[in-house]
Amino acid sequence: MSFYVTTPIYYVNAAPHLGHAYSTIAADVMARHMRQRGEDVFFLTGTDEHGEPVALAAEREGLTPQELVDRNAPRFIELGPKLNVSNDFFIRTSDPQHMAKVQEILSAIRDNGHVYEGVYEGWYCPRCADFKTDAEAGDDNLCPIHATPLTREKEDNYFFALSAFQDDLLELLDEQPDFVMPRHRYNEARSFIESGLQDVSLSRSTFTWGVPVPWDSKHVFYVWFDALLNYYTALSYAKPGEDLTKRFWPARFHFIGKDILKFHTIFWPAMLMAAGLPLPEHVFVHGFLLMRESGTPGEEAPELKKMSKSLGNVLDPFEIIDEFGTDALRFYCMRDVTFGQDGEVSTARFAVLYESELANDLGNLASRTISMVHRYRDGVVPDAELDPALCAEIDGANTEVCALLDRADLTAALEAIWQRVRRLNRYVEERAPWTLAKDPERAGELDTVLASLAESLRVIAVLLQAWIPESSDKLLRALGAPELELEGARVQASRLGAISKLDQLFPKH
RNA sequence: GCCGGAGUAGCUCAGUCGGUUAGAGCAGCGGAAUCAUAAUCCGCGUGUCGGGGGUUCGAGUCCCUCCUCCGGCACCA
Repeated sequence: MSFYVTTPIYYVNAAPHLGHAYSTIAADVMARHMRQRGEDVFFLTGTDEHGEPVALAAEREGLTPQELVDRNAPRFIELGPKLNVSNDFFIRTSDPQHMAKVQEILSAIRDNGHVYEGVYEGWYCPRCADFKTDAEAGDDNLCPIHATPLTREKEDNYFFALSAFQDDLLELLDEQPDFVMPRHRYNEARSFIESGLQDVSLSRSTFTWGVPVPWDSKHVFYVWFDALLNYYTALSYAKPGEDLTKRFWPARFHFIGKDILKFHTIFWPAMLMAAGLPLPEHVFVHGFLLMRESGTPGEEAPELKKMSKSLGNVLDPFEIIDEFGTDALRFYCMRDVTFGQDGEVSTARFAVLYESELANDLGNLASRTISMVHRYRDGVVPDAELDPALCAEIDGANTEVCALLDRADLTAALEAIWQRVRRLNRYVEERAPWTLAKDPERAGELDTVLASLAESLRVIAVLLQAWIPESSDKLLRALGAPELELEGARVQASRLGAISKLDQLFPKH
């Protein structure tokens, strides 16, 4: 089966931060896991490069928009290797192939009768050179930024007849209740549609940095229509000489943040319907990582805020990676915040989880297991009967993880694995190999305990590969069993032999 | 204002169709063990399950009501 997963494409104006890393890590966990299952996986991420904000920023810096995006895009491209993500392609919406495809599809949407010429009218701030929403304008019609009076302005636009898709979209949600996940986001999308859809502007004519409207050179497409199509266009040129569209479209999962729900759960399926293209299976809306503002001593209750560079309260993903490694960041993001909900993150919580779970639970489990095999059996895992009770408990993890990841429950799946990590530490205490080692008559028991532990550890490492690939690989190499297929992630599926020593997986700081 | 979600142990949360003494992790206290990154394991909870009312043999779980917090209610990408 093919499995196509995407991250949002990141607006190239901003610097990469933890929020970008979070979406990308989550999608990578899914992609890696599905590859382990033997699925035909395609994993896409990229940058959104058009629109007025880029044009204005470029002007301020005395650059062309293309120069600006060419300067900024590498920051996001470099994020991939830093996070050890396995994306198959990186799309930039300024790619000429993307732009041509956008023109092709939006022309088809027009040919299908879903585009018309109209006038957009709204409150306009001459100093912002931009329209304001009614909510922003408020009762007194003042610019929220400049506090100066707004004027009523009109602009010629092409419109997308979104309102015509209201019933179709409701039907989609009826028939595919997991089109939008998790449930509370589904409700949000649904109530938005039920409140009544309006047609939306499809083009802009007040600036030129965008995909030109092929039938009217004075216009460029509104950046969202250009951006959303990346998920579809990328497949047509990601692999030189081959069109992957048939093989991978429709996407299985779009992972997005809750801030862009409306575009992905309403505009996007409506566009695809208008173009006559199949719809993605799931849009999974994840939450935000929140940070408590520091530096306010005293009793004053700290406030939770969405992380943002401008607030100066960033848990810097790059600092974490430099100090603790990529896996530590990946693990923390998936472990401390339930995927699909908002959650608080902090450097203090990171330190707690790094030490208690990565170093103490897993790192030490690997260390004590491998060390005992060396100490008691000269580094060779005994070819012995495995403990059937333990095997049953460890084996359960595989199917559990698969079922949970089918619905993108990345946090629960990781928890299911961690229960087994804890179980193995308990097993060591229950069987006390150091006691068995003192009694030659119990050598067979010791063989069973050591073999069961080593094999279980291997299974855990295979399962964990999606979350912490680097550490998993190290561990599997030490065990002399580098295979990653989930098929083999069952105890007794392999017989381990000689194993090597292992450096500390998660050194303490 | 309208719609939706949430309120369970000091902290973060799990509790499936209503059904035995309401659970986990972390933190805290006490203990055991020594294979291991002084890492692990065991034991210890008088929790008004936000308040009140109702349905039921039985409610954290269903209904009503009130309180508190959060999110959405469209052209900012």
